[in-house]
Amino acid sequence: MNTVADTLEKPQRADARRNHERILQCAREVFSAEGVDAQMDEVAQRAGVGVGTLYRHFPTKEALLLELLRERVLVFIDNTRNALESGQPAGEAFRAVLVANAEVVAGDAVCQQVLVGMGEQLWAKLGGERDQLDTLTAELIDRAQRAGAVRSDLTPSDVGMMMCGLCTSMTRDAPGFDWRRHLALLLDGVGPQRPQSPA
Amino acid sequence: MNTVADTLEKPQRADARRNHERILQCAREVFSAEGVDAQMDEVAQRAGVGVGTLYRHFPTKEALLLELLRERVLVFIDNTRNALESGQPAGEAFRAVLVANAEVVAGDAVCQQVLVGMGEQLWAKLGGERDQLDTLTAELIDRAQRAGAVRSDLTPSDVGMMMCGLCTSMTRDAPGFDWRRHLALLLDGVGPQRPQSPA
DNA sequence: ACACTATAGGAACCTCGGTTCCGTTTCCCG
DNA sequence: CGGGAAACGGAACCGAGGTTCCTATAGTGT
Repeated sequence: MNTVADTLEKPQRADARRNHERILQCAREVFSAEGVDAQMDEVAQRAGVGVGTLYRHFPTKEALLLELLRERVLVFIDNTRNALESGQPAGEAFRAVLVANAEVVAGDAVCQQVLVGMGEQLWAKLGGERDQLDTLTAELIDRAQRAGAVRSDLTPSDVGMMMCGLCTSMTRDAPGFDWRRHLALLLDGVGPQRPQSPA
Repeated sequence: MNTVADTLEKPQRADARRNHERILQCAREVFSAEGVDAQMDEVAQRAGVGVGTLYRHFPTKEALLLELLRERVLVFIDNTRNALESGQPAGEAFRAVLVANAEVVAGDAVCQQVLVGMGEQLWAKLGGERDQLDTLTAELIDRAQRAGAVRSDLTPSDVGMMMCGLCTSMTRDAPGFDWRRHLALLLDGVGPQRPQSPA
């Protein structure tokens, strides 16, 4: 599942490629900091480029955001794959991935907003990357469970929910809202011990 | 800390009061279902009223939303207070409140969006209700801790974070995202057992 | 019943931000 | 070096949605 760009990559003029890169990078800076509501004009300005040029490279704001989001998901995939191949104990691998991915999201307002529910249409348009991530996560959980490091009823959806929930501690800055603490609580919650729930 | 309306309540004409009620109710229906992005025109239409009238009763969209939010927070406060006075075991009271409040949020898109981070300015404008809720929650936690029903390092902020995080399972409808399951995981996580965290 | 004012109604206004359009500039190739 | 296509710049366009404003209407007190 490649990008259209990947497929029929007939690299246009030299300055075009240069601008494409530059735009992507500046867009990342702007949107990561200000979220999806940042304006196209600002991206263009930061990239030292006219809006027209911006739109020549990305037909729509959504397309630009989607591209940025896709790159992040690729990082998630990488993190997960690396952990799986690292040979470290399954429980540690599991925790390491959650922490690493959280760290990525913490620096990217777009990710946060998408995971939190607004901009869900972006997530929907991701395609294969999404499934790939799911598969790898399933493997990660499975190993951790076999090692007795996480509760046996944990599913990939559970992990997804928790990670998405974790993002709220990043988007909100109420006093005492610290996502590392939040993550710590979550990790404790998925541990192997069976709960004592009375009812 | 009363509303301006509460304070200098000089009930105007009869139809005015009627419309005020009607608008509030219809606004609740519209915004609860569609979130903060629902349009003022739609609220007016649903209430069988012109936009002008709508704006006569609420000077601004934000004011209207704030009013709706405040009412919800009052419900949270009520739930908590009732649980504290119910005489049931502290651990159960604690869980009951989280479930009850979650149930309320689950039916209100505005709450969800506010708690999740967008619309945080609304939360900030709440005033005394916020502090009141915090105080009650602290008491709730304290009792549960003394009863040995929840981990001893749990703070009101922690509960806040978790509840906010829980909202993402309501705003997102990815397959497998079920807020009741999410809440169950969280409740297990705050239990009294000390975790086995290796690192 | 009447006048007087509070209230309703809804077209029009204004701002904001994504997108388009087209004249100008820059690169590339012969 | 010159011609032509590719790329650029940014003013102008446009729809969306909150808010205003002014005329019509309908309670209310005498």
